[in-house]
Amino acid sequence: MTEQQRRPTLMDVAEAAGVSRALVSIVMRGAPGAAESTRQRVLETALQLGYRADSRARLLRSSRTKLLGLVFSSSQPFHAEIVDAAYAEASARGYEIALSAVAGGRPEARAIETLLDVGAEALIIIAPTLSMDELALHARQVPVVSLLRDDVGDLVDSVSSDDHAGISLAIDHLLSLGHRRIVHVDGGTAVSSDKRRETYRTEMVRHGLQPVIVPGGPGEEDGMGAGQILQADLPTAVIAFNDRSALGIMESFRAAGISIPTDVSVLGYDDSHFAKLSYVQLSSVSQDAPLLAAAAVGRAVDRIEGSEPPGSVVRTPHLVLRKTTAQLPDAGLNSS
Amino acid sequence: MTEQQRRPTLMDVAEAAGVSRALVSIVMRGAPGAAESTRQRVLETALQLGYRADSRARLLRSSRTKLLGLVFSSSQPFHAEIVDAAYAEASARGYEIALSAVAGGRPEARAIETLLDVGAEALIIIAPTLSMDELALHARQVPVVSLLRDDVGDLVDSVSSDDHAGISLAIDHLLSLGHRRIVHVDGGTAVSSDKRRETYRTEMVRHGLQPVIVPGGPGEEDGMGAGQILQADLPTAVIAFNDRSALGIMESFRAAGISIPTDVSVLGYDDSHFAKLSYVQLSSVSQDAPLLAAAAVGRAVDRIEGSEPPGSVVRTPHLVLRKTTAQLPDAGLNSS
DNA sequence: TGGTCGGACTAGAACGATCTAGAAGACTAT
DNA sequence: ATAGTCTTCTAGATCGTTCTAGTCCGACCA
Repeated sequence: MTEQQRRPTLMDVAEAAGVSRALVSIVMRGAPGAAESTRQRVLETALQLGYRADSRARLLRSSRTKLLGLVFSSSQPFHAEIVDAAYAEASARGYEIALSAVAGGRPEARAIETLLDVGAEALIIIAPTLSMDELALHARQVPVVSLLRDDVGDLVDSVSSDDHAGISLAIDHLLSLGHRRIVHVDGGTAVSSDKRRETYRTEMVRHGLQPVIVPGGPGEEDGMGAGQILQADLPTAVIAFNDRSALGIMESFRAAGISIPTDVSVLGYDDSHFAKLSYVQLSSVSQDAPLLAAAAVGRAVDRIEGSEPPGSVVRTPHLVLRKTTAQLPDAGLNSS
Repeated sequence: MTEQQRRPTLMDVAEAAGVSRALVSIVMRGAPGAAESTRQRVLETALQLGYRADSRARLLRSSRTKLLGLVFSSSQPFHAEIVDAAYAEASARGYEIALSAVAGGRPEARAIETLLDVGAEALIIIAPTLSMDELALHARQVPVVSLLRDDVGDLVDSVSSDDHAGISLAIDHLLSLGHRRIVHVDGGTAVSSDKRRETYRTEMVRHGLQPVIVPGGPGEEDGMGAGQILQADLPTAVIAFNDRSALGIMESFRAAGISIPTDVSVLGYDDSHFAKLSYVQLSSVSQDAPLLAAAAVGRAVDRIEGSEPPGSVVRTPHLVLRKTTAQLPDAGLNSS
């Protein structure tokens, strides 16, 4: 049923309109060099035949593909937000986005290859896990922009959020509420976990406070585990590696009858969907995904079009205060 | 800096290896017709030059693109699971997947066009929102498979989960635990909300019970709202439209001091990531995303390769029992 | 009158692969 | 020796575009 009829080509339109292929091409891409009257006629016949340019042939000929390759991880809700924003920014800049997911059994390298195969002019990789060398290798072929990771060598662009500023913001906020026993639950092996942990450590020391780091991870379960540990010697405030971890921590506290923020303040990171839920109302450090995405796309386009050298863009995150942090009642008593 | 040198072509490899382009082509795609010794030599020089076939040219020539277009919604975590599984199944079948997201400001129609432009041989659309007519229009050009929606006319394939069976399963399970006052919190305008609601209604009646439907929606907040309403006259069991809604319901109960499953049993739908969290442990109806994805990909490939007529595949969901449903202590007393 | 200019249009060569048809050489069968 | 068959390899057409280098023709100017 419904035998797929061959889709019409430039040639078909040209014949039907009684002109040359070249002229149809000119008309279709709105280039100058066609009389208004013929232009109309050609457009009309094209519409009638349901003509639709074959992007493969088009791209093959004109070396430009106007394609931006975007590698994301299908299991990260936060990446989805970025994808969303990237689409918008790219189309505003006159580019298309080719998506490629990293999934179970589909490593980053594979995702990248696919994108290069379809002719992406630049690569945007969200939180790349490849080594600096591997990234540099690709960067020799096309501009590569690393998103959310900045230690990528100087052949690769990076757009990231200032983790140092984010953690500092969190600590300052808690300090201003009178907290002094502030603990960090880290992200284990997750990207940017190291930087957040180290910033926490140095900032605490700088303020003359004792840093305490509880091992964690990027998921709810990791937070749960850390929460158990914390209960043995409850601090007055906790800075989690991310929102999901914070959720786990809060859940473990709740199960133990510890109330938030009365007994302990909790701060998340990412300002994700969860943080905004009415029954969570988690205060969190926002990296502002749409802005990051726009910056990454902008960077990629600039690299393609201009001959700018690679560089890095760092955006400053901001605090979104909700209901999980509160003033310490008996401020300034116990310090370590 | 690192001027992008033109990427090597078949011609370059051919010259370097001292053979014809055609032979290189044969070797590169592993076709028969080359002596083992030359094959090795060609492969080696190709590797040395960093040769990589240009998919645009390749696809232009060979009418086959071996590409499956997959349209998903970037804001749906459940879709991400499907994307994951689809990749695996497609590559097992020798196909590639081209992804296109529906996002804010990027309607489904746009996503589909992009995929057709790159030459997808079939379209898999997760929970399509287009009308039957619009879908049929595309189906005239390429096979279209609708995933998670089955009222799509008979030109379009569909792969869906049997909502009727899912709800029946849920009701039967609760009945077997002695529950009789079972309420359904529906999904509002979400896809397949209607079918689940109607099945609930008829199944309840069939068992001689009074159906009670509380309006809801697909999100946590919707569940919260429904939870408030339910508290006025607490049933012994609730079947939520999906897991996120169930989460909201449970949260509202928890806030009111109602304990689960002692005071009330709650059943979710989707068996999503959330349901599995150790502090949630939600019993849920699983649609088994990987299986659905595999079926959709399989269907698409069959349509492309064979000349099978469109049809629909329906998979039966199953119950995953965790800790939110329990035996009713005083079974069989009140029945509305 | 003739030369130059510019607008509208076209023929044919790219782009980088695949595919068809056939050539060259080695081997076997008659 | 001749014909037939395999295997290995190649020349050249082809996919549907865009690009380059024209051609044609009327208008304008000295």
